Amino acid sequence: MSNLKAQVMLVDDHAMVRQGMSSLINSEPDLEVITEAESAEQALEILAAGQKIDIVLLDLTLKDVADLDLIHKMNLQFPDLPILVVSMHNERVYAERALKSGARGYVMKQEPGEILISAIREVLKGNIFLSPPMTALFLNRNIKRKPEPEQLINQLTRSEIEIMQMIASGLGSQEIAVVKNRSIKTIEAHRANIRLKLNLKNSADLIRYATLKFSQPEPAIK
Amino acid sequence: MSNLKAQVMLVDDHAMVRQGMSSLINSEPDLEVITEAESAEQALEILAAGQKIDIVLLDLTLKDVADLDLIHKMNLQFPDLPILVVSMHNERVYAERALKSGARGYVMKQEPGEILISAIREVLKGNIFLSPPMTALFLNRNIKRKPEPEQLINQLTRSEIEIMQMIASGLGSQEIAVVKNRSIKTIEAHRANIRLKLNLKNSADLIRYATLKFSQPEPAIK
DNA sequence: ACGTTTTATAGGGGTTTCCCCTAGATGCAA
DNA sequence: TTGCATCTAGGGGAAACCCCTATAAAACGT
Repeated sequence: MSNLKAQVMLVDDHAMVRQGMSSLINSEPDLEVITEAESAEQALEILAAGQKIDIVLLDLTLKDVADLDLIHKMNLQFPDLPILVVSMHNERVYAERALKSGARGYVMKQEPGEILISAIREVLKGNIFLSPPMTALFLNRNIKRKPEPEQLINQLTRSEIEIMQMIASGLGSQEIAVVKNRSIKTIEAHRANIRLKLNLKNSADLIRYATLKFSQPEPAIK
Repeated sequence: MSNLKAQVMLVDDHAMVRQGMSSLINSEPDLEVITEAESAEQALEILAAGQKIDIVLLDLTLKDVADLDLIHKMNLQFPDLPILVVSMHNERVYAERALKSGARGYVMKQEPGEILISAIREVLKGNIFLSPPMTALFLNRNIKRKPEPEQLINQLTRSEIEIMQMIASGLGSQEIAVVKNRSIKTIEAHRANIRLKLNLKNSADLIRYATLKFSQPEPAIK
């Protein structure tokens, strides 16, 4: 049963590269190159034809520059199909863009074969694959920064922050008034004060600000 | 010259732990524990006194629960001072929060000492330090997602998307009407249709949705 | 300890927006 | 060609917004 092996699709415009990667991949017991494409169009056609595929290995340098676009398209049309980018270009330049476009990993061609294989397995498991140094860089940028907004937010009082969080979570003034057991006039006054402090000219601005700065992804501590 | 060694400050309320970590750190040629604190207040005082410090090692479980708050405060007052959290708690629970509060790394106490040392070096270099599995988790969450929103957004027509973008950029219905040279009633009708399609129950919901999904941070790819 | 400022509370009232309804025109697809 | 979605827009009541004022409590400064 070929279904036991993960079905790999190769997209690369160099036949030799495809051949090399194929033999590398096919020598693994759990992986199998089931189809190849040498252009973006061909790749999309094959996918559209309904070919059952578990992962796409995509060379970032096809003829034109539309590679990132291809990732994007694939992702829109086949959101569950993971894409692992294999590129000869330095990851520092392209990895982030590739990931933002929807790729699930990035491997440089100069890496040894085992790296590619383990990257494939990671991505198949649902994880993102990046080289360790690249990962560090990426974490750096994604966590750092938020110096100045804090200063503005620090101008808000406890209740004001509370109200902002409630606004961010979708409550209207009336609802907040009920929850906090206060007059709606009180809530409106708070909102007015917040608008003053943060220089927001109307309620829509307020909602947008609250949404951007006070949405809480996680449940809260303790 | 002691300046050749990186100056480390230890914050932990257990003297024994401090001692153990001190000897571990001081046996490295490039690191030196220069000061210790056993409470948040003490730590802040020392920092405020102008003591020259290159990195803070912070135990996440001081007496009270205000640890994350301490990180936050330190970060506000001393933005350039990196904080490495050393905790007995499982990183899965606290690491992300610690980082979001401003820490630059997270190490569990049960890790071997070399891990701590290399974490310190990483953070001193300006990098974020996290255990590999934690890093994977984190990357996953920060990049993944956008499978379904696309499908919803694809239900919107050209004008509807245009209006969403204008809403996200802070325009009200009246303003949009003027810009697009249409009756405000037309804009309102569009908004009603969008609300229907996206299942948003009022205008605040609409604004929040537009803010989250239609704000354009980056210039575009090309 | 006392005066000052800020915050929390809330009402009045005019203006604007929201939001449900209806409805004609256009365009695309079956 | 006959729908079905889209774009256009009005009527009208309800709700929200946003300006104002006002008082008590809390926080702050000296």
